[in-house]
Amino acid sequence: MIISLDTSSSIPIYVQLRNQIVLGIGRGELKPGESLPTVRQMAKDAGINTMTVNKTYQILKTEGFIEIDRRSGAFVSKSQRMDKDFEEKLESDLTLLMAEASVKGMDKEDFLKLCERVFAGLEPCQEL
Amino acid sequence: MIISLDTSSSIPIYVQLRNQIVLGIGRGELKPGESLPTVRQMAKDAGINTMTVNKTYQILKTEGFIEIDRRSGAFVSKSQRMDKDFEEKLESDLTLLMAEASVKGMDKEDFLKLCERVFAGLEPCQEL
Amino acid sequence: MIISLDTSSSIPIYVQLRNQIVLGIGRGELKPGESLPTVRQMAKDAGINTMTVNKTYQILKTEGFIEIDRRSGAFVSKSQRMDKDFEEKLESDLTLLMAEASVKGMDKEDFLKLCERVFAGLEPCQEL
Amino acid sequence: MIISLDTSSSIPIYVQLRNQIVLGIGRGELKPGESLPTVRQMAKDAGINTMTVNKTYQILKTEGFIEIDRRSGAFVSKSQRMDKDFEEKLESDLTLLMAEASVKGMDKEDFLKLCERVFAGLEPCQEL
DNA sequence: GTGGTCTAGACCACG
DNA sequence: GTGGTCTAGACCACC
Repeated sequence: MIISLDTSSSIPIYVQLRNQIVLGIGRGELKPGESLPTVRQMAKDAGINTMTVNKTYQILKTEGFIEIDRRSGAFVSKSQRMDKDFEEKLESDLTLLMAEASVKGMDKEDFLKLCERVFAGLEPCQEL
Repeated sequence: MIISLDTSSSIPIYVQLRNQIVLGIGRGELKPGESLPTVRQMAKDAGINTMTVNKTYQILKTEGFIEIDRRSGAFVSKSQRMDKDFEEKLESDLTLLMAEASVKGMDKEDFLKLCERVFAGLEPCQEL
Repeated sequence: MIISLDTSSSIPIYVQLRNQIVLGIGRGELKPGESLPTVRQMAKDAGINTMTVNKTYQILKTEGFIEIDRRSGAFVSKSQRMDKDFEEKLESDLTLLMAEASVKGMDKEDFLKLCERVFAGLEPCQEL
Repeated sequence: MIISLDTSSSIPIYVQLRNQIVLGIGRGELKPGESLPTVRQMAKDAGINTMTVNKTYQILKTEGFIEIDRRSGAFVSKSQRMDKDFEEKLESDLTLLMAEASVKGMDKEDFLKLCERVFAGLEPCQEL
């Protein structure tokens, strides 16, 4: 998968990398059980420091998206489960997003259509 | 409207404040044309620095949510319009959110139901 | 409070530091609401790197022992609560410890006496 | 006895294995004088490297939990005795555990009750 | 081979 | 002032 980072962005690199990997999993480019590049390899590919990659991997591990095996490195978790914290985060993020959209003139129908469109962009690579 | 900030959160205070105000507008607690507290008043009420409030107001202005009149202070914009930048931000934020949800096992139906539910929580206070 | 680290130990410095701080709180040397040294100060005092201290503080924050305020730095949490994860960790650690003690010939009475003695060593500095 | 290891845990495999064996002895599943599987057999059963098992056995030997006879392999020590090092380790581990528990709101009574409960879970399999 | 830890020092974001 | 991020490069622990 292709990683594109913007080092001049105000979003920390480790967050950008985290998001890109989550998107990769969401799009099905990274399948459950599939290995991620080693910390060193990813650092080299992305042109960043190993500690930055390490931090990203630790976060993804904490969030349950990946597991890290001492022997073979990191791989996408096989069984993902939505925990309560994540559910709350999802709802509050979505609430903010919908408030912004609504203020900017989108009604419910528009928003749901947008959701459909975004989902369609995710779908072709995997079965949901 | 009530502002609740968590100074020991990792989310910067000015972002929390910005989000709370956007939510307030989205919920109809702050109506178009309605005045916001002065920078000093808001700072006093929320127990934060005036610079922080000032930063928040500038951001809200840049995003088009409020207008700032030298004489009468800040007020909620009367005509909000979705510009291209905002549309892109919305779509990319939504994509990430849906990717996370999908990886954690939510399917499209679940997500759309969640959207309906969140919208219902926003609606009673205003007409969309 | 006095921090003593053993850089030649196999226990990572950030873990040693974490343990010392938890002990300090447990002994009442650090009271709820009391400030911890800044990251830089602690690093200087302990003769270690700021990032190492930062890591320790992040862990203590995650574990709920301290809170980090953007404005004034880190301080001991005022309301500590035992969550489920911690309860499980406590029980499994204790199980291992008691198994070891039992194999080495301690019976229940001996162990409970040891507990009393250790608690007495913690107590004089605070009210439990 | 059943050994369950988590290769994606942050706890080294040799430590996990060591703990499981100590627990097995503590619970009476492994009795004094009883043989442990050979290094190769254990490695095969647990799906890990022989070097890892070997390291675990050496540690258990150093700690006095097992003895290793060149001819008959490893077996649980017949006479366990608490040496000074172990006593110190036990006390310092227990101190940390009690500090954590105390900070999280457990008082002495709660802790002693927990000890009783944990001991009861160990007891049925052996005479203490 | 893998990830984990640590350092020294720089720079940025926040309030 | 505070903490947060990032780097380059070293060394260690684990398997």
